[in-house]
Amino acid sequence: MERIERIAQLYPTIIRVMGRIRSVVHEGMDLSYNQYKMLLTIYDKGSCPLNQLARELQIAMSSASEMVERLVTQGFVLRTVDEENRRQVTISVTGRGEALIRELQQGIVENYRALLGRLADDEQEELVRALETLAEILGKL
Amino acid sequence: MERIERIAQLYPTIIRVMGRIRSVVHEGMDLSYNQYKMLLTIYDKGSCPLNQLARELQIAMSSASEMVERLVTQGFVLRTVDEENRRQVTISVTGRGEALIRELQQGIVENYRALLGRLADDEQEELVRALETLAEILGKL
DNA sequence: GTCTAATATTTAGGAGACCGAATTGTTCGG
DNA sequence: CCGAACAATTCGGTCTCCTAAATATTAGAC
Repeated sequence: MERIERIAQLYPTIIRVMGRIRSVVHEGMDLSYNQYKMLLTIYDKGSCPLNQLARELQIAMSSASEMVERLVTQGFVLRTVDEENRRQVTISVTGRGEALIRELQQGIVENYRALLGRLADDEQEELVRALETLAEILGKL
Repeated sequence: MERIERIAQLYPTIIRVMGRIRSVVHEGMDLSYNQYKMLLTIYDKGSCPLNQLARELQIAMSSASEMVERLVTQGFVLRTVDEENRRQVTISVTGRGEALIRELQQGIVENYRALLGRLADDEQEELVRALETLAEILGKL
């Protein structure tokens, strides 16, 4: 089979498998994966206006606004009107949010450890290399 | 950084990038990716009772039923009551559905070609190898 | 043979993640 | 000061997914 066809064939399988693994890893956590990703993005930047957050996560502003709303409701994040430019809202992580991030980060790594522990040492090593290659090459697209 | 931590770090990035690429590839198609996947699954088995379809796609039967409903509405798929066991419904692809599959399969491969064409030859080769490694190793989990 | 338990599906109700369009509030340039 | 541009939100809609309840059908116990 031709290379491109082979990729087209492998691609959906891998997305499905990776998605399933991710949902196993995030199973029972207090935040959906998407909410966690958003929380982390805000945290990494210290604080962040909504429009930037939407751009970063590559979603529509209306979607970002909704998700922020869910995080606000749960008390993990705070909305503050920017006094320099009162049109703009700055989102920042609360203490509770930070605590959750620490907890989840740990839990997630542990779940990966439990899952990947089933693999032989050299398989783990191969996995890392494959993921790194993928990140590098796909990043160019 | 420890290996597992490195994987935990790479994993979400890759899922995100792969998801974005997939949505580019499926952009403007007449079927969402999930509906396409379902249609293909039915097609590959010739026809398929709903419960098997749900098991195959790893979704709840109610979800499968809904998705089938959408495909029926669009005329790509047919529901038939199994006369051997009238509780069971068999799903099969219509002529229109088959035509769509052919059209999409071609379009998808072409979109992958256009996208991956930006990569150098040896990068494409590396990509195939990485995807194959991934499929093999993650399949064990 | 009838009646209950199991099986297959659908329907109902609900949530999250997404979108585009319309709306509200704010600021800035003319 | 007023309209254009900008930032965010609200609104209405779709899709995917779930659990629980309702509906049919069948098989097995008695």
